[in-house]
Amino acid sequence: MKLSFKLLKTEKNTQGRLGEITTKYGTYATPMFMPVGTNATVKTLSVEEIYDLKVGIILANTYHLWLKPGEDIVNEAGGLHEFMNYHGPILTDSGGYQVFSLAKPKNISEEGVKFKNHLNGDTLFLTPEKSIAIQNQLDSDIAMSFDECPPASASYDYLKNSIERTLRWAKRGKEVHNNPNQCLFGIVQGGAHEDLRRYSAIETVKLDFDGYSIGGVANDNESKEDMYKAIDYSVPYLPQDKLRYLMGVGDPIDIIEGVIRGIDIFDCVSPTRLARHGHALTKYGKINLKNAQYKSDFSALDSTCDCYTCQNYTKAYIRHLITADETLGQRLLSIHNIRFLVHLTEELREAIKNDKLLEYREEFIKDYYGGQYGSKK
RNA sequence: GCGGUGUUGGUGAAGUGGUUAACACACCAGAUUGUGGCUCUGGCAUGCGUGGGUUCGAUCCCCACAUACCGCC
Repeated sequence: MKLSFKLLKTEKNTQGRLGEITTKYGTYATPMFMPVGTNATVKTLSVEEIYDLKVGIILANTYHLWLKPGEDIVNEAGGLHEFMNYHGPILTDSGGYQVFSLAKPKNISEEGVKFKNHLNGDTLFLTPEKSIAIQNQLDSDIAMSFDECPPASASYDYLKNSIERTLRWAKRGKEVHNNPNQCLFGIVQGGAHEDLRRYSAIETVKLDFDGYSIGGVANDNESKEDMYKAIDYSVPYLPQDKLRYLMGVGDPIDIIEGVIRGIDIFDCVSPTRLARHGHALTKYGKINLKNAQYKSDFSALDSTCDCYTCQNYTKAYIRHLITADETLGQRLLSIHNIRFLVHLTEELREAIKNDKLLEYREEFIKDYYGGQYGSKK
């Protein structure tokens, strides 16, 4: 059974949307935050812990699973869900971002991208057809088109050529996609340029995908202003009845701004990566547990949080675990940080129901930034 | 008791008669947005065992003391 989306309501004062995703595993509400599980694992967490966080879709990565263990192994296991024992919806990223982020000498041609395997230096060649074929094998619920993800600093001319090529790649990928239980999403690019985003959105929608995402944001120090522009310039051309996915975004304020602009789903490595580096997201801002001030702070990370970590452990203990490089610390913080973002989307859904999104944003900023928001990009 | 050697930041240590005492670890503080569990960026001895002396100038040379280790009686 293929995943489907239903739009339930649009907020009165903004473009905030309340929706519902139906899958064979159950029904999930949007807006939604999706944690990232690159190697078929949300780093440090068991699937039981993931269920407890009340997340819906989780991400896995085509590029990484292609290299290790290989899509044939995953397929032999019965697909990604069986392989990792996660009985919930899974979205696979196409590998386009990895080409941008970790492939050193990259060589982008019409055919595809040639680059070095980050694990052993082998020369690899990834094409739209290959990416889709791997995702078909992985049997995720949502596959992503193979796109080029240019840096925010790319020139107008470069982006113009790039979005044309990404469109041709999207078409090629769609032509070979052949998993009837899997959705395929298109990706809008175009930096912070209004005409490029419009063109990319309109042309991508013409190809008729199951959902659409906005890519190329939050890369290499792009300003928040440019990110919001990229959304604003893309969303008007996307169909109302299809899911809208803002790729890679997970800063709490960006999720709120995205929802206000009509985005349904988000993903980000930040809750788990921040956890591994000793940071916790809280109602009153991001804190660094490595700071000496938490040495004998025996309170919970966030007194308003309902997660397992906050119900059972103190800042001082978690600080000790992180300082001693114990994996339990990373795990407890991952649990908390993901729950924080999932809880944020729960509150956003409630705010949309009550047509109070803008008020919610003001209150959130007041607590999270302590009135300091706006002083930095 | 005699002789030898050493004493530099939280730690291990480099170093030189002349501007801000190398480096590493630890510590302190930042960064991290479709995840290389990688990593990056700052800060951190107003001080070179103590007290004298020589010198324009001493962490570096001289003397005494303290202290540590080694050897001998």
